[in-house]
Amino acid sequence: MNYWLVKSEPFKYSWEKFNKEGRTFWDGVRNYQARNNLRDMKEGDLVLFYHSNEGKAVVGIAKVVKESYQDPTTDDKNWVVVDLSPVESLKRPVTLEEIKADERLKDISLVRQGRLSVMPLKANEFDRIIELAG
DNA sequence: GCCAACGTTGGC
DNA sequence: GCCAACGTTGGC
Repeated sequence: MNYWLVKSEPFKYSWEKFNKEGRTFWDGVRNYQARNNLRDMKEGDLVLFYHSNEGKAVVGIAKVVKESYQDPTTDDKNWVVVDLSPVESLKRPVTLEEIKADERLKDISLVRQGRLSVMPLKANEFDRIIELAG
């Protein structure tokens, strides 16, 4: 079991919309590092859902329901998607500010490599974010 | 709206 | 294969 974090701008695809739809394929990744992370996702892995730009907080937990396959929105073989379904909302969003301020989280990719949109998390980092949500 | 970070592209 | 120019992302 691995843990991940994905970013989405609420303006484009919000946690609320994701919950209404119940399932989505995670498209739009056009960065090799992010793509490699998508490829490494396995069914059942847990994924934190982060709202970038607006909100700037981790808002919920999703899980991988289908491993990576060709991105249906392009013929370019370089790009893949995974299918995700929502698991639950966090009791309280955990903001970027809190994550940066946390001794155990200040080194995660979300902070260190701001532009990466799909990143791995260690189990203890995942747990810590859930813990911060109360 | 600005700018820093950083990935990608293309000329040499 | 290097590196400058350019584009994109995302925090502020």
